[in-house]
Amino acid sequence: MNFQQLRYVRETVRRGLNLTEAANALCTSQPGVSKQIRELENELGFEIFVRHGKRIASLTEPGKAVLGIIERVLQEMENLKRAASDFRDQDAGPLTIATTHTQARYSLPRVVSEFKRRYPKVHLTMQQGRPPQLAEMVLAGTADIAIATEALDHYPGLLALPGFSWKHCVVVPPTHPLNKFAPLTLDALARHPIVTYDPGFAGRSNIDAAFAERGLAVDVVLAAIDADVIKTYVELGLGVGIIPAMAYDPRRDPHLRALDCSHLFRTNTTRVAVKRGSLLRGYTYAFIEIFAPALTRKQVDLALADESEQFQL
Amino acid sequence: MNFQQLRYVRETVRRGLNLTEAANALCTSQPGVSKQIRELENELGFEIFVRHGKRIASLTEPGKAVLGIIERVLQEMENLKRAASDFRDQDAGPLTIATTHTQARYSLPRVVSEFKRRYPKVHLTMQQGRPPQLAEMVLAGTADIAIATEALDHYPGLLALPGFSWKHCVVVPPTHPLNKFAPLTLDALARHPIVTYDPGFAGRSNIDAAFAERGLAVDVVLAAIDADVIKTYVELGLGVGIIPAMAYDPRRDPHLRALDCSHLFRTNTTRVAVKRGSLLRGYTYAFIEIFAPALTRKQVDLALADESEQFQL
DNA sequence: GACGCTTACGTTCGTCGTAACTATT
DNA sequence: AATAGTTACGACGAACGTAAGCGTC
Repeated sequence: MNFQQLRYVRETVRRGLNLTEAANALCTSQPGVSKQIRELENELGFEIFVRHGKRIASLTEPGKAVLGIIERVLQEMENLKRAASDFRDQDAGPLTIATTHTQARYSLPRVVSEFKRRYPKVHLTMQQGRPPQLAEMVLAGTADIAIATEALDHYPGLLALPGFSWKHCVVVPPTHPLNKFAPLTLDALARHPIVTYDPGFAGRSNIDAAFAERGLAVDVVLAAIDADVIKTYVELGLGVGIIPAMAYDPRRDPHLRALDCSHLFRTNTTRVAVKRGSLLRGYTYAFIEIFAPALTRKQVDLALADESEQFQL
Repeated sequence: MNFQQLRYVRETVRRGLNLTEAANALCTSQPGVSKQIRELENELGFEIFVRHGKRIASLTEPGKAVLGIIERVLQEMENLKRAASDFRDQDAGPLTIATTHTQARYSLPRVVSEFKRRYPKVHLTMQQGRPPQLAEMVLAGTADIAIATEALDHYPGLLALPGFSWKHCVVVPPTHPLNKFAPLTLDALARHPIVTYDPGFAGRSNIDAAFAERGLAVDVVLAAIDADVIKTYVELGLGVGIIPAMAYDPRRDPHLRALDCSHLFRTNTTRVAVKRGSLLRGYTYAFIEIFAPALTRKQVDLALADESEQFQL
């Protein structure tokens, strides 16, 4: 029994029980993977995979149980290597942030530049995706932390901590009739075509909820995954935009007016998520703290320690 | 980086930083251990051990940190093997109980015989020792569970669950003056020489506490580690015995009389301890449940899950 | 017939044990 | 002088990649 065998099993499962793909992902030969897995099964005394002839069809019951333990072993190995890197050079190494366009574009620039100033030797990578993808990246170890407003708190394998709160704002062209309509109401909004985020992005859930509670049907004529696209189409007169307030800047967006709608939609909370049981490098804590000063290393460790208790903002 | 290297490091630490002993314990050559550890250090990029010339003196700071992770990795490996055994044959395998003489002699016989009847294929081993030794055995993985009245709940690495409660009783020869002295008082007891357990055994702490609270000095003329020795010397007239009530049997002990002292000493709780983070075989749960029917598999798992909460009797 | 897992085989690399060496106490 | 750790070396075995074989879909 060795680490290779465990890694092979994990990768095979991750690649949809396809040995060939697993072998490619691990940069090794496919027969090698096959043989090592058979040897592990042999040593354990039962088969991990259900085979139909020569095809791998599914996991056996013992296989499922054993897989969980295997993932924990490999997680700890990962932690060991990370701890070692941390001791070798506290301030150098890789850091991968998985986030949405909105965060990358509007909330993270100041964080990243401050972080880069403090940790110039860290190799920072940003990955974009939908919130569930971001969560999967962190779970798979492809990314160290995920930052998004939606979905992150639905994964038991993740610890999602509240980073900051924000409100939506409504954006319209300067000549739009809603400009004279203050204070804004949901009913007034619902009378216009809406341009906003795709479901599953940046507080879209709170928008839908607000209209649904009032029994209003909304005409979303365009759903985008980033505020820049939304603003562009609002400028073209396609409809009324609903975007995070932080995405409106009067200087950069001279062709738009922002209308206060803080009373219409619930406050959104952007969260930062890390994988439970994974060791964080010193500079990863630092990044989180720059992002949300309340999330000190101590706070994060505390939240990681008691799994049951949820951190309250 | 491989398992061997990690095992070598752990064993070296356990054996007091002595490579030779570690090599013996692991049934391998000492140069092999030396080389593997050096290679691990090389791969990690720092030294785990502080060396004075060629002697290993202590652990480096990174070494201490890394050791914790190493122990977790190996623990999970251990769990993997155990899970595999469990799947291969649910009802066969080893089970090592670390306990004190008193438990082995008076509370466990019925448990063991019932367990043996239900799981004839399990190879049961009993280890005796002082409570702290029992705790260490479980922590080191030498024993699966520890059963004792003292000390087990002082180890953060262990989960100590209350098994059953019991009271002391006083034993005297049939002609002893205390036979006519009812109800018994601490002051009356303190006027006689006492024969009882060694400190650190079977509720001795509660005995000492009771006398200390009343400001009484006790003359313990003989301190033994088992009730049989105590009873023998009480029969010889050496003094008054204080033993667990369960250790007195009127048929087996015709030369002794038992006196009620349940009002004098606090109730004792015998605990069963398992290592946190270790996987228990199915029959291990069964043993615990036979020992204390309230400790079902569900209860034990629950207690293992939330580390913070202490199980209340 | 294409894809995917297994078997076979030769090379390479890593691991282990013995023996000799060196440093510490 | 004895104990403890490192270096050196040779033998064995494990792991890998290539190539061929065989079952499914």
